[in-house]
Amino acid sequence: LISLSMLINCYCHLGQMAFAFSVLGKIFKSGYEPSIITLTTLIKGLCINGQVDMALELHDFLVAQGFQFDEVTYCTFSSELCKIGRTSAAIQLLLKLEGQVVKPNVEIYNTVINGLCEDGYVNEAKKVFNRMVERDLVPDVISYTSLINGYFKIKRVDEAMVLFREMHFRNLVPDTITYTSLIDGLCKSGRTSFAWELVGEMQYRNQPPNIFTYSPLLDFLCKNQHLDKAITLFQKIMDLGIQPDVCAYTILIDGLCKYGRLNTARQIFQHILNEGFPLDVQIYTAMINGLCKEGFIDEAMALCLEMEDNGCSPDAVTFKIIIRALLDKKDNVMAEKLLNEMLARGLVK
RNA sequence: UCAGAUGAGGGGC
Repeated sequence: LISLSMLINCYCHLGQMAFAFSVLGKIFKSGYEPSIITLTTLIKGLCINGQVDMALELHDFLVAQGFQFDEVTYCTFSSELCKIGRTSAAIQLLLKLEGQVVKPNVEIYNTVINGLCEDGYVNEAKKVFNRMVERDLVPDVISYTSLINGYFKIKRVDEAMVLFREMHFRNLVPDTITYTSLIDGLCKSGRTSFAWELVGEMQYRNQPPNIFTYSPLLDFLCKNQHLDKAITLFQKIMDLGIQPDVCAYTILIDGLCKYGRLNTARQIFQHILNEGFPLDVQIYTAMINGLCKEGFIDEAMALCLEMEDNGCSPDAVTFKIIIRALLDKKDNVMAEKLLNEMLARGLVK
């Protein structure tokens, strides 16, 4: 049963829900009863494949059959509902659980706190946090990190810092993700020397900085046109044995493109392309934007076709950049062609 | 030892 659950999990992550359900069928045929873990795996599979409502129906059906789900199941539902913007449904679920046998745990509260923060309702998130504390649950590092991140996103630096200090009083040890959230927030509010101090503190506290930690610092340098410093930092990251990922490359290429170093950007882009480095729509779009800005629209359109061949479809942002460039060049015919292509792909709202 | 759950960075306007 354990192996079959793992199999189901694999199918779910490959988007092969039909296969996943056929494994469930085999479990039933063999006379076994699937465990809650198996069923939760399937529920999550439905959710990540865009079928949250079907997952909810499956849940209700199984409950009617006498199955009892646990915290992990409800945490999955709550998290997935938040991810698709249905935070209020997650809140309703939370309230419902508060009056039931399976009481919400810290993880479930965390999903709602994080969901509210992502929607910008940080004060509401803080209320949920307080409500959790009133119910004798102890907030963990993730509860704090979500709130800290939320306060930074709405530019409430002071509130974020208060929470960071509060962690210490609760004997919570900020981890790499907590520090990274702080560093990102500080960089985006221009307080980079403080951010760098925290990088030092991380090393001192054995919370090693990773590529997520350095990316906001790199982004700050790029967006403020300190391109040489950015390149130096990028080299330093690699010297530390940290492999830059596609986000880090995007930050660098975008910065180089925007501030007059298109050729350097081109070279780096070509280099990672040759190496077979996995690229995504955002890095292609950054490069396309750079090309358009300097008037290389044909090259940009060629790259747009190339990304498609590499299994990476241009999205609405990619199309808008090229269309705008074409319109600036008064090539209305080609612009209209691309606009129709966007419509055909359902990229126009 | 790991069958299922929650937190961090990048592209246009």
